[in-house]
Amino acid sequence: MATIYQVSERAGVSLATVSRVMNGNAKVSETTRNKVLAAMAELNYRPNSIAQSLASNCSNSVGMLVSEVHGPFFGEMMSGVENELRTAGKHVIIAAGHSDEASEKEAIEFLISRKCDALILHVDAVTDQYLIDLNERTPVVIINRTIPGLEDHCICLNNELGGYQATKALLDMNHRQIAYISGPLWKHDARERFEGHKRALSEFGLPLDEALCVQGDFHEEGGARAMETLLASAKPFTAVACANDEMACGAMNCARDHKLDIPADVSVMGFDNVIMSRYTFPHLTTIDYPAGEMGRMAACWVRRQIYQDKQVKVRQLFEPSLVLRDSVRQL
Amino acid sequence: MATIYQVSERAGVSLATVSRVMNGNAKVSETTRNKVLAAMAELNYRPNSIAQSLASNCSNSVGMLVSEVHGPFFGEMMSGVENELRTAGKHVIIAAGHSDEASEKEAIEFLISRKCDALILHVDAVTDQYLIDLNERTPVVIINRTIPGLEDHCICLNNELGGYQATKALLDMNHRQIAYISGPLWKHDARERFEGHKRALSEFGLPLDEALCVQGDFHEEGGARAMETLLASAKPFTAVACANDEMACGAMNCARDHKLDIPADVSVMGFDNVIMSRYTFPHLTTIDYPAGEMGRMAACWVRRQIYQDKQVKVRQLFEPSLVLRDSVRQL
DNA sequence: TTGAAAGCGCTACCAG
DNA sequence: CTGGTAGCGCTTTCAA
Repeated sequence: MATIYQVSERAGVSLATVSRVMNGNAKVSETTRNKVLAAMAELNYRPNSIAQSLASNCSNSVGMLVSEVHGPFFGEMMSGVENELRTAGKHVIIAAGHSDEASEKEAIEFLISRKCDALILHVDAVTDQYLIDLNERTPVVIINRTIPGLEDHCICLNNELGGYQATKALLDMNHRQIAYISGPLWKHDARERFEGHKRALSEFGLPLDEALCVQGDFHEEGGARAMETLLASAKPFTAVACANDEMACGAMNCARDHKLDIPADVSVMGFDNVIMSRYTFPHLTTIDYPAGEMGRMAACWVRRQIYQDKQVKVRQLFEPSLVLRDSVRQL
Repeated sequence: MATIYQVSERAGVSLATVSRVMNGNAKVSETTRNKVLAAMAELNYRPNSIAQSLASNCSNSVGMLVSEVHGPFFGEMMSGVENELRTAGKHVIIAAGHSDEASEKEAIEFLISRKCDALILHVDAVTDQYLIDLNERTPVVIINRTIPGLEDHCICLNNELGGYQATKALLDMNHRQIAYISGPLWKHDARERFEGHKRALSEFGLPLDEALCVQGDFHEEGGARAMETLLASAKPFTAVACANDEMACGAMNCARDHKLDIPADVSVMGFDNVIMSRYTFPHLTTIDYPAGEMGRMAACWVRRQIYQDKQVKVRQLFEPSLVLRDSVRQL
């Protein structure tokens, strides 16, 4: 592997000059630059990015922490990040936090030890204060969470609005007895979506019926269990809004096990619009969460703020939107 | 940020000694080691991994190339890799190849420029020879493909067997008119699965009916289109085996659009057992592909061969297995 | 067991 | 516009 030194020798210039043509910032005469370029080509020279990082104190890598590496939701998000960052010549190091405070912190330390220039985080368990302190050590951009005092580092979806849209859609279709399967309420997004549900209800002058609200876990099994609870309670309902698509799938399966037809007997509303929601039967009516685009925006934020690429524009706030399919019917 | 130099000063030892206690290979007296450890703790010292990499010529990072970052299949695989490697203190850099030769090569060059110690590849488009040459530059481990001459670098599923198992299961349930929706036949795994299908057929003394075989694209839409073609051809069939779950979903949706009941009118068999297959209706009968475990094994291979961790055991060959659910019925 | 010192390959500052 | 050179923070001989 050729080094910058050999290139400089071959081109008959100094090592510094080679560095200049590589980085293209300082002025180099056309002739010199051509000599260098030729030497590089002849030697098939590739700069050593580790050495560059050490010397420049910039690793050109950004860390990304997601709850789980698998799962359609995070896949879209990582995909957006990877795409955007690689075109900028940066690389992304991924790690999983598993929605657990200790794991999340450990993963973050790991990423920091790798000298990431910035961290893109989708975290549930760590506190706001921790993130604020963390940002003093390494720049962070946070997806799906608003941190007071760090607002300009957050890429958010209006979860409350999404929750509202979901239930509003049900209400507009004349459902009045609407059950709700929430996510774990210690998670911000789960709480916000639930708030939206309540707002829609109250807008229609309906009280929140505690008996029709059950907490799930954002997973299929939890959705199924929640539906089981709902069905067992004997409280009638014509529709159930779920805080994410996975739980909606679980709920649909459970309902079917109880010989209920969807949407004839019960309408089901999801949230996230993960790819899977198009595969279910019936196709899931849900709220679109532009995860890929939000991941891309997090990457753009990094390009702009950290790598000083002022060309790229960043959008921080995203709006959810209703996706009508077949799992909800008009009453 | 404290450097090794400051630690050595504070501990009253040489810089080399600090390095020794960090790496724990050379002998250091108990007292000296404790002094150093104390100094490290007081200064909250973290080694600079970039400098370590430059000096040791080992980046402690491994590149991973998948076809798509999103998608349940690769998610499982990356998840397995990430888990295993992070516990070993290595980090994984991900990139997407999009099943396109130019993109795959570009992504590989990108990973190499990042000085990855090894590359874990799930590639479709590049040639065997390219991979053999590549391995001379950087050690590679290849998932889901057998490269002659590089067998010990391959982590494989017996795709042919899977294809056989799928069709065999259908035959065992007395299906005799079995359609087949293959993947793109330029892809190795698609071809192997198709071979398995043919073997099962011939084992039952059945000829391959070309009119019942259509090539898909491994995506939902392709599966739906293929089913459309099959239905239009007016050739009767009681079951369709699909080369992956996504196409099976597409096929099921298409069949349903044609007012066909699954499995009453037509049985559908998938392949991969991605998470989604549990969410479909009816639940998809499929062939399990242990993608997560195979990813983990690729990581183990790297730990063992590259990082010399002879503790970890590597398994290179995996067998698919039938997962019976509801989309196939006994005739 | 410990220390001194020579790099690893590159950037960036200072002169000229 | 170009060259010289001092690091970046660590690993790894070589001697002691």
